[in-house]
Amino acid sequence: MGMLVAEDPIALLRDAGLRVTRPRVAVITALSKAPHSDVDRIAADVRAELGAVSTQAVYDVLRALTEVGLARRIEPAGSAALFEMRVGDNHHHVVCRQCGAVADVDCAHGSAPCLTASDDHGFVIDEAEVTYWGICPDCATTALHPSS
Amino acid sequence: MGMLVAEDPIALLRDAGLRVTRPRVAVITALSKAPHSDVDRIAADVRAELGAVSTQAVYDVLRALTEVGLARRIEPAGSAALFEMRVGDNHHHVVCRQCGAVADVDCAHGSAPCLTASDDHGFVIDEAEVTYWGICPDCATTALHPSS
DNA sequence: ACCCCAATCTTGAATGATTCCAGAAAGGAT
DNA sequence: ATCCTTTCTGGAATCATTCAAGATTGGGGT
Repeated sequence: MGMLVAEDPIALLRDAGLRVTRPRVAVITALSKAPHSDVDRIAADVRAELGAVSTQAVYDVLRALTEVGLARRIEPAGSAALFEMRVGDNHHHVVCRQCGAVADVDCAHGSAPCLTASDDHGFVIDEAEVTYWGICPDCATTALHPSS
Repeated sequence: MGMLVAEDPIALLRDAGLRVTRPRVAVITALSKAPHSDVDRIAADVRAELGAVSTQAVYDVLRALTEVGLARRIEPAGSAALFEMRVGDNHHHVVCRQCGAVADVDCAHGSAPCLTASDDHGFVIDEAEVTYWGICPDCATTALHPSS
């Protein structure tokens, strides 16, 4: 059966018309293993794999991946930008108010959720981004069993 | 008839248990007149009204207002924090991809739109924030009639 | 296999929004 | 009018992100 972790990063890059470089492959691999990572986390994972890589390079790679649609950038209020490889299905996210953990949520309303704004004020709308806010299981448990 | 612009800022502050200060009154007034303003815009309006007021004071006031629920802070990806006085009705926003203009959108699904996540991953969800992305009427018009 | 050039990465500094801090000023309860 | 606490001022620090200039490198062409 197909692997669950990631499609071949090299093939993804080639198909997208991007040069295949070690930093790019490593970023894709990191994002496949840990979706919703911020730049620091991705940079750390990439360096664990390759050794020294500039933070700027990680920003550049993420921008390139995002521009060709291989990655998606999300920016929940209060956190730095997060990135994921799951793309093109307009799914949404739940964010933990306490620890910032993020999980994917398929929209309950099919592929174009809530796209029907009651009054669009003349805007031509092309996307409805939904962010659910709440408390993740871990933080809920911790709240019940305080350590101190 | 009730005034459309704003409830009495002084009464709002008193009812919320906040001290009544000139910067706070001015911020509330500014937000009533121009919702979805960022800190710079609010600070400018406040200074037009009062003269010198520190930027820090504006940040402090906005934090205080937000904490007691008099104001709401939104953070569309790509822009600085925006503030509005309309609060407690879980309405949403349309954001122009080009100029950043923001307009309010009542949710089509009643008071708790999309709150039913298909799979909540064990999160206890308390809010569904919806951001519609598109092009505002002004930018659409400009695109049709380029000036150069 | 080798060249070459544009695309990419490195290093270092700049920017912008926001927060932190310590002291001065000013609400408002008594 | 007084006093204490909250709020405002001024200045610096922080964090994420971007800008810029030069060194490196992927990969198509020969």
